[in-house]
Amino acid sequence: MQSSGDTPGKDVKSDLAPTDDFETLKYQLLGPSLTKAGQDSVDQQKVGLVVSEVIYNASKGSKFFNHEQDRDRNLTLKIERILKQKARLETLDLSHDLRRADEYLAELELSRDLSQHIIHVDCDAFFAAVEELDRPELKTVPMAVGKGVLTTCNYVARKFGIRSGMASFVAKKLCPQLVLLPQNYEKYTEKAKEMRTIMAEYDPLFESASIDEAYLNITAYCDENQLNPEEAVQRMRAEILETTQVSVSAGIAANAKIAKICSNINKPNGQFRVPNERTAIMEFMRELPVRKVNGVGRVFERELESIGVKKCGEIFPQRALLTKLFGEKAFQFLAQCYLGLGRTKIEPVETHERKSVSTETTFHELGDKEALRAKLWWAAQELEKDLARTQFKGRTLALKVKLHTFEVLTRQTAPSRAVSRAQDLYSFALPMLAKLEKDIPGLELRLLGLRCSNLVSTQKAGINFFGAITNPKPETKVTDEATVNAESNHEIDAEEAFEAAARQEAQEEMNDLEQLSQDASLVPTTPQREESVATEDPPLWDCPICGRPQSADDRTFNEHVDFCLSKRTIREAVQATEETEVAPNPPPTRKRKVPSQSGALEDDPKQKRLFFQ
DNA sequence: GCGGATCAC
DNA sequence: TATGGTGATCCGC
Repeated sequence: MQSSGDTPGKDVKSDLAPTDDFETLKYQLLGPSLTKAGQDSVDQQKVGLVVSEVIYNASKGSKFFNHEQDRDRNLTLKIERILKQKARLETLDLSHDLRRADEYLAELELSRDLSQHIIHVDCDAFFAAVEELDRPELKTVPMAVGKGVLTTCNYVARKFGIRSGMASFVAKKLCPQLVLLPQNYEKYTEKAKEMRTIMAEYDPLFESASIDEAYLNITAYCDENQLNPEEAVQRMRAEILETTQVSVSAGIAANAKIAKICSNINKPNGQFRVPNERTAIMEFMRELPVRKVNGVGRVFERELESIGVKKCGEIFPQRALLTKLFGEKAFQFLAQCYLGLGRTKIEPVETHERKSVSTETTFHELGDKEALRAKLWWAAQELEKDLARTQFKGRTLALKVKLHTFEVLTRQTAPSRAVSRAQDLYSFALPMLAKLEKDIPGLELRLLGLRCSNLVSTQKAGINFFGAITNPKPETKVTDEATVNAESNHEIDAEEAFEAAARQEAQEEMNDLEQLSQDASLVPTTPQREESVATEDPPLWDCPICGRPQSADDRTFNEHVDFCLSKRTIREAVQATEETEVAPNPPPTRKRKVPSQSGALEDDPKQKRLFFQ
């Protein structure tokens, strides 16, 4: 964290940066928070060395540590390959690559837009700050929120080297008197809502980047109120502090990328601006460590450092090599970093399109097949809830596991139809788990999760974000009738079920076509149809564990499955599942339309963070 | 299209 | 004793 007395934008390289193999591992173990924010004052750097030692010793010998060590070794090997490649490239004629790079830079320069005032607002130690409102006595003692791993800590705790993302037992070693509070997400969401109300006054189309961060375009506000951007932001921050009692920091710049960097410079309760002038921006970037840029993590930082790029200004001399060393996207990203370019388009998060829904959970190491199935069933139920909440089904289902060694594996499958219900999720996921068990003898897991992607909306008609009324489908009525029918008739009529399934396939095909014709830039999620799952399922559901039909009532069904899991009928279930033929009907290959992305001026090429409420 | 890896919060 | 959950993107194959 930067104290307000430091020189903004002129952070020197942290003394924590690695120098040899042990150092790189220690650096890795520090976690993203300590390495990203940087230890800017001399005092903090000294603390950092001690912290590094404590974390190292606390972790040494654990499976987590060994895994980190493996990763660190692999990265070191990768860097060796990068350096070898660099040496080889430098013996060649690079004039072509150089010209290409310069052409791209020139092209980017033409796109530079200095007309907008973009700000990034970031709450100071948000969760901790909200907790302190309820318990003011906590303001003066080291305190953190989260168990197992800390999500936030207050500024008192940070003096001890405690950071978000840190294991709580490590934090306790650094500071035994640390007060740990459980998360209260509803409370934070409520407070965040208060803050958004105020931000909306400054930009009604502001963009929530996460629960405690937002981007605003205040160009219009400044014009209308005859204020310069700094005054406007002062006013907004004061207003937020006044009404919510939570302080925020802000960055002001010509684009989102720089604004984001700036919001960290005078944290907490401060703001910083880079003027909308090319030379000021270039100077600011020249001395800025690449690690400060959103999208450059610990790995990329080390890779860049190995070729002599620590600051954004050092990107330029290497421009001819970057594509071949790191790929086209990385080159484009770095080119934007060098020039200080970023996106100026700020839009409500509701206009973004969700691409996946997932759930995962960590537990004590587990090798027992039955217990793993219970976890899988639990995950399936959780995902069902989340899919219902977000109103999606998935055409692709992925299983994620973390071995006891911390190694992560994923396996995915494309079910014959979009899935959303727990027993479907379970049925399609179980073969993947069974195969892993077969391929990895003595499989022991510490995490298991499920993810749906290739989403299909099940959203009902309503009013979308722009106030346009979206049409319900006439077919809705038909499916409703079928639903009623199915519910009133407990006999399974195979023919009727078949027809219903056929109708649904046809409907989905229609929806696909409709969706392709929609303007995805205006309609965030195209309503498709009423839930018609009942038409494709008989009133009795087959228990995924024992295979016997059970009441389709959700609660009764789930109770049965839980009971069944406890009855050790797993072996038969695995066999049944392995023998069960996964319906071979290929899903439609058409994809949903994705909002066009220029790619040239994305805030961050690797990701677009969304916040869904 | 799949699986691994990286990144952010 | 002990190191999270959700979502996104990129790369190599």
